Amino acid sequence: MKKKVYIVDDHALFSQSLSVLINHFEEYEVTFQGQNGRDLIFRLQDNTHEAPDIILLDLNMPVMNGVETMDWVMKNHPSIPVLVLSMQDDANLILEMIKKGVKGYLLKDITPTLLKKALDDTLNFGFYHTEKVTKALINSLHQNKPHMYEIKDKEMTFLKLACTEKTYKEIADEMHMSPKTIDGYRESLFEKLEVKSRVGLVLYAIKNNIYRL
Amino acid sequence: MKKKVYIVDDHALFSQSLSVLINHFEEYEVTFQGQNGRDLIFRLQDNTHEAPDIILLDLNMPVMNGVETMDWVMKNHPSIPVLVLSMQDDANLILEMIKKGVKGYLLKDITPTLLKKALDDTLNFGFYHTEKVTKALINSLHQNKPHMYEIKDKEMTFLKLACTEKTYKEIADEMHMSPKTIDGYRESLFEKLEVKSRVGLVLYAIKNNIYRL
DNA sequence: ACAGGAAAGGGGATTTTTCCCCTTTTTAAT
DNA sequence: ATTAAAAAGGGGAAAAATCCCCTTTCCTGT
Repeated sequence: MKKKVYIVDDHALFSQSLSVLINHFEEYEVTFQGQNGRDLIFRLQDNTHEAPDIILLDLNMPVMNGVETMDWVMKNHPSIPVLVLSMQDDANLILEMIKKGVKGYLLKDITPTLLKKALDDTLNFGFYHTEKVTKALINSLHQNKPHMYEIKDKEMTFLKLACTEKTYKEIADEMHMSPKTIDGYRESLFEKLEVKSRVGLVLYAIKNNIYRL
Repeated sequence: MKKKVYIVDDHALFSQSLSVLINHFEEYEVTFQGQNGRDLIFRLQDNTHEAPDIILLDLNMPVMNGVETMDWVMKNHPSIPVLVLSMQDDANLILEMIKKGVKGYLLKDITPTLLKKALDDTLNFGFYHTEKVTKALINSLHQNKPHMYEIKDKEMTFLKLACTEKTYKEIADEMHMSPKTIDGYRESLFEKLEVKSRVGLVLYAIKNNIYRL
């Protein structure tokens, strides 16, 4: 019996190509391709379909992104292993996803051979991590950065608006708050995200897919 | 005789998957995969290899990006048709690439069937354009925006530095110029790019791959 | 009911950004 | 060589962003 793989990625050409590739692996077959987290949820909730043995999840999706999707999967189908397949090579993001319980974090520039190994290892041993990821993990422990920050809802709203050409005053109006409060969110985010200018906020937001171009 | 396809994309998993997919099309075979423009140039310059019938080119590559690569191909191998395969759905970028002579601009969310049609059409009729692209073209003619002034070298350097947390004063130091000159570049770019704040510059630079995260 | 903490908001100063209008220097074409 | 345009640089001011320290308001747990 072949192992069933679900692919969730908004780039149809990629996921279809990847399907073909994976179907060439003797032991695997792709039984579902979704464009975003919502597609995956509908599929998993519809139990006329057999659950997959593993999920390959992209992070950067327009509708329901990988982070949110992962939360849902862990809550509702914690036994299905998830491998992230992303273009973003960001240590913090990797750590965040691993904390959320993904079984591996693969960059889209890996070779098919490694992808195969990642699938095999995940099913056999429960996880697959590249050296890079391992290194990132060790690093994070080393520099015991307690950067256990949490971006609040309002701060998140502000952060998104900061990625526009609006002035803080205009943002304050839009959020129906005092410019001083907005300034507080800014200050707070500067500290949490370790940046020192609005440009830093924008870069953070884009890198972490909080603001989509 | 199968048509030879070259794929240039920095995401190995994508290009390898895509290869497998394309090799499934009866009339095509992928005879080369490069990670960036430089790889492609080396390959094309080495004439022990037969030239391809068509090139699939990604835009967003770290080493030598699609825009530069396209310039080189048009200059040195103008007869080889190039199809852009990008994730960036940006009207101005599409126009720029078409001006440079690409035979089609495909988004990575197309279906394999459409990709096949794009390859066929390009070889048979010389080009393949989706409705979206056609519409963008017509639009651009319609609103005869004389917009596309060119960004000068110094301005480009400044633009990249503006995407950091440096102040303009610091940027001036780094570029060994007066802050007033830097201010001139800023002003000039604001007008050319139709933005009105530094955030606008950053967004433009990222959207157009001038600054890479 | 109330203490403690977080969220909201303020005062005020400094720095940076943005804008407008102007002069000098460099470059390129005739 | 002459000249016109482009590039570099300047003065000065208003607007926006940044910073620091403080008060009020709103929750929340006991």
